Amino acid sequence: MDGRSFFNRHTLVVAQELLGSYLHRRIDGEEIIVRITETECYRGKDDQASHAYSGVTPRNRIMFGPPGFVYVYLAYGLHCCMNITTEPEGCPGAVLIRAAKPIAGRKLIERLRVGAAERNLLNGPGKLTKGLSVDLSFNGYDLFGVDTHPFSWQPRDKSWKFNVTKRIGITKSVELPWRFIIAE
DNA sequence: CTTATGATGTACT
DNA sequence: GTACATCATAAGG
Repeated sequence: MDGRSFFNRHTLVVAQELLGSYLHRRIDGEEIIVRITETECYRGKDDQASHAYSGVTPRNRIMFGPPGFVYVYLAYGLHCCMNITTEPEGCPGAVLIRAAKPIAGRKLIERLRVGAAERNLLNGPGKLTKGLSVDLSFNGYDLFGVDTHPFSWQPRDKSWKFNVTKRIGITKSVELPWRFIIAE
């Protein structure tokens, strides 16, 4: 299966299989590699917590586009959060990347996360974008497009045991068990 | 460890 | 005007 096909599936499946996969980020010749450890699924009309619940808007349009694109938004006026789109074009869906583990480029991550303790480097959606230097300019970026130099994705090499919980920080559709975390 | 709270920008109603 | 898909702090146990 190629990368695009991986994301061109039901968002719940993608969110689970994203656990253990890798994000590569290259900045000025330095490379960061992280392993995704926590994700959340966001969909459309069946998900009141989703930005896409009420249809297309200027902010959420990437969620309605083709799979394998980066959707970044500003949360609480302070923090960027990063998603990867799923499902065929026209069908909204995205997986929020909530946390990851540094695999390579730890020095650079630490420089981007001055003052953060080791275990707090990438353990939240806002911290993750800060540690990977991902901001709103990445909104709409194609992970499988012509330019994969600054950012790319690599599938996991094995499956991981994971826990399922309710999603964090939302006030609607709170009962849906759509958060997935690699078990220690 | 826990809970509480202020900071902050913008999309949307 | 309101509501946030959050984080870093501070204070209490």
